[in-house]
Amino acid sequence: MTETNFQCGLEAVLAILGGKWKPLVVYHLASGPKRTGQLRRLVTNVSEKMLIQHLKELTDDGVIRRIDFQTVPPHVEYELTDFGQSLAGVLAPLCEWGTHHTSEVALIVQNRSRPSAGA
Amino acid sequence: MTETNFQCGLEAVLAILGGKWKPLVVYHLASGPKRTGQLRRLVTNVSEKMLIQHLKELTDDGVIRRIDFQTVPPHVEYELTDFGQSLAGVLAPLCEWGTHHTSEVALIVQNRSRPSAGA
DNA sequence: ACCAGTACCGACTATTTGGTAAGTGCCAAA
DNA sequence: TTTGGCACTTACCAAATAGTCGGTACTGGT
Repeated sequence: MTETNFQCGLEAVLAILGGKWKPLVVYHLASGPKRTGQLRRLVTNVSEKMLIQHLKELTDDGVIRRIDFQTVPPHVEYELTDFGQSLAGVLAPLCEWGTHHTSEVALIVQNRSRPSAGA
Repeated sequence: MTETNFQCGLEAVLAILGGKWKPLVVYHLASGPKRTGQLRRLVTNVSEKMLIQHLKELTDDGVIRRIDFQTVPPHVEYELTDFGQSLAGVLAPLCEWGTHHTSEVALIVQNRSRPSAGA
């Protein structure tokens, strides 16, 4: 049945950006096309495998576009599609909120005992 | 080292809402306090364990507040804190985007071969 | 010739996350 | 008295997610 019933738009967004680094990739691509190596350096801590995997998924999902320059030492760039750009636009408020509350969130994360992403 | 260095606000948001059902919980709580059982019915498909676990984490993180009525058949409600409300407010645009692009996203998700959340 | 860099693949492993199923203590309705 | 609901816990298990390491095919610098 491939249950594609989103209760609230949120789920649709998560269906697309549900990957540890995907929002970051979209964010960095919002400022223009980048090549793979550039993204790898921009999105710190991402492993090459995950970057490429997410890049492929985002490409499949029509969020970004892969541009292969067909040169012999490979040169590939990624850029947002229109769809991706609309998504990036909506991501901006989130980003702002995060920026405004960075220290608050940092404190929260530091003070938790849960063995989550703050390891 | 507890690396709490967010490159972009996005990461801060994800640090708080990084759980399969957390955005949904915040979303549902945006329309007023709810009791546990209510949330369980509202957030369809969530298991009791995950709901309560997320509820606890969100409480720890100061996003929601737990109100225990101290009655004998337990009665507990959850409501957003101010912090949680500001977060919910920023979630709204995301939600809207998702709503506007629901069918588009549904198509995308259905057409992918990846063994992700669309199972 | 040798090493580094480009973009990417694939096997293997580890960690995180989510889910099932059972149980607790107490009360109310059947 | 049995059943069911409330909020919640625990133990165990499965799946998704992420990470490491090594390899490809080719070029450019030294």
